[in-house]
Amino acid sequence: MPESPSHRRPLPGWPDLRRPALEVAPDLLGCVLRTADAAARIVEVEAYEGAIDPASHAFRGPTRRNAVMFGPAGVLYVYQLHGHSCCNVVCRAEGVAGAVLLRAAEVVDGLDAARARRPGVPDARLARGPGNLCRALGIGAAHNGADLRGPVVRLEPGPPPDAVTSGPRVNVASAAAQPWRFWVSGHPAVSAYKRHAAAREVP
DNA sequence: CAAATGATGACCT
DNA sequence: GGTCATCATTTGG
Repeated sequence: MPESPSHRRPLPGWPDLRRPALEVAPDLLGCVLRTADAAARIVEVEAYEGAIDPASHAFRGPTRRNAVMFGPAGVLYVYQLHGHSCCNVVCRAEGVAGAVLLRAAEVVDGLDAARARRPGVPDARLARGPGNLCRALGIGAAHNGADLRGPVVRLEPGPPPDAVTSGPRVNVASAAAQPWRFWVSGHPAVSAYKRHAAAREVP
């Protein structure tokens, strides 16, 4: 896996999460999200900005649900949707909303724990889809606002992927033109939904 | 208090 | 390809 010349990581370790979500999102691909008993390599993400993004929970200002989106970067924003949990990495400076939704990952540690939470599911699909990703890693409402430096959840740096593709976000009618979804090209754990729609390789 | 709303997923044809 | 269970949150009366 060659080093990506376009990669921008100011520090050995994390990408700089204070940047806009649109810049942070592709840098999270390849990083590993670790919970108490499992870990997964992130392979699909979506950027959500604040006031300029009609699809963002933060578009209409702070509420009780989206409060952590307005907080400091480097924490987890977890929300419930249709009876599932979805998790985001909060970015931007404190007071400015922005987050990156983690849509899919490849379980790289704690396979037994992940399988136990996703009975009957093939390994490659354990964390495919935002709700499934949270389920596989055991992430729920209690993780909302958790610091990504642990001990509850931890974001670990990982080698950047060989190639990244971008396209429109899933199930986002408004702002459908923006290619604010990023995934590891050709990875089997990427959501099936419009997998190849309007796809474009990111340099 | 009631109703509408999804950044979903499992299952069906 | 499509339908719908399901539920916290938000918004309107």
